[in-house]
Amino acid sequence: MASSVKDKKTKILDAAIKLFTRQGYHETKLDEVAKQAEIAKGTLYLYYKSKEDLFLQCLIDGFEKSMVQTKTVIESNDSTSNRLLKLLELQAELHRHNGPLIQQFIQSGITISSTAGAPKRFFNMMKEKVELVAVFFEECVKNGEFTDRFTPVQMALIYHQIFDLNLKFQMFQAPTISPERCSEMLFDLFKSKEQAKA
Amino acid sequence: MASSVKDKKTKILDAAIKLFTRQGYHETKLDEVAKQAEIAKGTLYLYYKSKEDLFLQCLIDGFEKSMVQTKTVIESNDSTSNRLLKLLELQAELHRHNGPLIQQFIQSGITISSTAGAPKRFFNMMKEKVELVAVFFEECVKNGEFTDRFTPVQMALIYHQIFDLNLKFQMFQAPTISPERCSEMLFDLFKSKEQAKA
Amino acid sequence: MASSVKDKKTKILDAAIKLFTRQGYHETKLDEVAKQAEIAKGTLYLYYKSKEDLFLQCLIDGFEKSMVQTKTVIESNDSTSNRLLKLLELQAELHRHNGPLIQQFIQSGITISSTAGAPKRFFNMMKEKVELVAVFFEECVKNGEFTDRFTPVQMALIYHQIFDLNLKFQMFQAPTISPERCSEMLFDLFKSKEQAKA
Amino acid sequence: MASSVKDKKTKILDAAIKLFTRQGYHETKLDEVAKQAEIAKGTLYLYYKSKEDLFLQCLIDGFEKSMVQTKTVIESNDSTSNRLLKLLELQAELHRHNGPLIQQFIQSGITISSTAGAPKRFFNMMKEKVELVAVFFEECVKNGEFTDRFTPVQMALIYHQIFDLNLKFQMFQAPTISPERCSEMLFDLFKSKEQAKA
DNA sequence: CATGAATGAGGGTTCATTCAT
DNA sequence: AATGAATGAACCCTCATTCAT
Repeated sequence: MASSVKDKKTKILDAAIKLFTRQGYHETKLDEVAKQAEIAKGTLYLYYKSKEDLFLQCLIDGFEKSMVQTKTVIESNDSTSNRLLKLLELQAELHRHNGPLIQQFIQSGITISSTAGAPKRFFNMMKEKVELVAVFFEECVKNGEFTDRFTPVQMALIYHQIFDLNLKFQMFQAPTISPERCSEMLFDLFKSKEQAKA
Repeated sequence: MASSVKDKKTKILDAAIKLFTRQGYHETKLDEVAKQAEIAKGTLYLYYKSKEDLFLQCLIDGFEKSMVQTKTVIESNDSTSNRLLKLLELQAELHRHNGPLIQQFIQSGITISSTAGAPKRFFNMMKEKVELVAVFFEECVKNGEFTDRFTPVQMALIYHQIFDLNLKFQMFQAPTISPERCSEMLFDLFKSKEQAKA
Repeated sequence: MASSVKDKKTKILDAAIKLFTRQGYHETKLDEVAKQAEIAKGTLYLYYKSKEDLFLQCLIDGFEKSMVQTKTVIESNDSTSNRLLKLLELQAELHRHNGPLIQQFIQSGITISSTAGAPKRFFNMMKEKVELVAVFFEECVKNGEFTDRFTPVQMALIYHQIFDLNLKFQMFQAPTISPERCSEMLFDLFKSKEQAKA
Repeated sequence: MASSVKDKKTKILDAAIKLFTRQGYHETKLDEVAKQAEIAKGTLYLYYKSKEDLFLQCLIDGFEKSMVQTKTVIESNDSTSNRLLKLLELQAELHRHNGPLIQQFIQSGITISSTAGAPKRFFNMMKEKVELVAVFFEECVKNGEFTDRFTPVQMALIYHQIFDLNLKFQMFQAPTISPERCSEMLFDLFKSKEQAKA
């Protein structure tokens, strides 16, 4: 029973993610979502209380997965460079799945109905994620591996931004940059002067 | 008469840019644009044939200005580093004015009605701009100043991306990076091994 | 088994009467009725074939009770004035329970879907009741106790109307009129000239 | 210009009154109202901001007319009996036009969406009217013409109720009671003992 | 018999576009 | 050229009804 419900919620969520991602919030009609999920339109409302709610759940879903995985990597006992590499791989994977939706969001979060607390909520999620990653960079700065020319939050944002770059490379059919290469670039950018001398 | 027409077109365009930028495409109603431009709603249709057309003109407007200025800088007789700095200042200025609109667009380009040739057209504009800047980097690579680890197109995209980064810094209240500093960072990233040794 | 069925029908009917009375036909959702009756929504359809049917049964239920009791009083061997008093008490009691539902109906009879024969059927019930009471007044007129300035049907309607009046008194926080007092008033209004002289 | 707007508002209002009266609030579709008013559905929203608003305006319209006329009669220099007769004629006329709508309302006022202040507002209108008429009866009581066995508010409600009675007489094809006759009945019911003796 | 998840027709509302003035 | 009232297609959401379990 529970699994059947979960299946249907997931089915709807998957359909919604797919369409919101491809077409954005406003261009996606609930008719389409229902058709894609192979259910009736009314059924959507058994699981999500409005279009906006559905959209938010799509984002929350991606974020929660990403938060959990990111936390796991950061808290693992591994060298800075290995953890950075793994984080980048993770983020790359995430971008492959959710990247465009998150992009959708950067404004959707701002522009969707101002009645609900939705945009704020989403921004808070983003913030939470950025702060989580910032903690990692802060440690790296503290133990002298990374420079203090950037604040940890800046570093966390640069880390996230790298993948937007890859998205654009794709759009312009330029070669994308592998996680390994990204890792290298970030190291070059972030390494402390002591490290640089070594 | 001609100037009056131009005035009115400009007035509408300015109003539209302001609102599209603040609120996004879908949240901006033509009623609002007309009111902001201090004209009647019907008048919009004397100058722009649809909402989508108006939106596109907003983008084209920004791009054309940016193309002209960018071209001027690139073709000026100045050192690579000075031209890069000027380009960055230009782009920073552009972002201050049109940044959010362009961001609007990154998806709008994807999501606005696919009936019209709009998205394609906009993508082509972006491409044109990227290629213009890529030419600059290509020269820099050819004359040995910049590395060939990146393709010119990649460089052009990184150059553009830097400002998205600053936008995000603002959102997260991290300090933004000055054009001078950006210029430095790009130099560090792009400089050839020969340069690096020097 | 039969009693269990009756119990469930009654349970549903009671729930429905309660909600239709409080909220009216359209504002009452079958979800609520099911919840109030502590059964599943689908079960409603085992006992009543549609929402409209359920509503009608609510009315019929009240009417049947009222018809039986009214008939009993009218056919009892008692003085006119006592019977009138008892009728009024009965009607007062009925109004306390079903009044609002009946009011609901005055229009519902007109406004509920015209496809079914529902309104007509309800009107016929009302008519039956009115005619039953009219018979009582007719006798009173015939034996000279009541005036013939009103037709028996008019008298029956005035008799029914008195309670609507009390409902309105309540709404406006004016004191209500007791059955005894109503009885008096009706007597004053209906008594024949012969009676008046006496 | 103003008259054209007023004409259209009136046209819509008339159509709405007609349909709300015949079919009730929920059974009346805005499609129908638009068709009846010979305008497009969207046009409704230029003049009324929602269905509920339209419905309320229908009621307010009737009430305002009725308030003005009632006030005029009450404040005229005429005998009590003449003024009562005129009030009854007025009310009869009003009922012919708005009666059923007002009936619609007695519950609609209670059951329509509880979000808006609509029902309260309507009840207040009714109250205002009842109190206006109550003032008239209060004077009659004070100068000894009418009994004090009823409160002025009760009298006002009885006065209004008389017409509901006539509506029901019509439904049951009993003869209706003329204003003159109503006036007589009310006099009989309300006259003071002193008057009764005279 | 009983359930409640699923359905989908239907209606209120919005807003880009048109057109008579 | 300019207006803004009028239009009507399109969409989100509700809820009575059905049906597989």
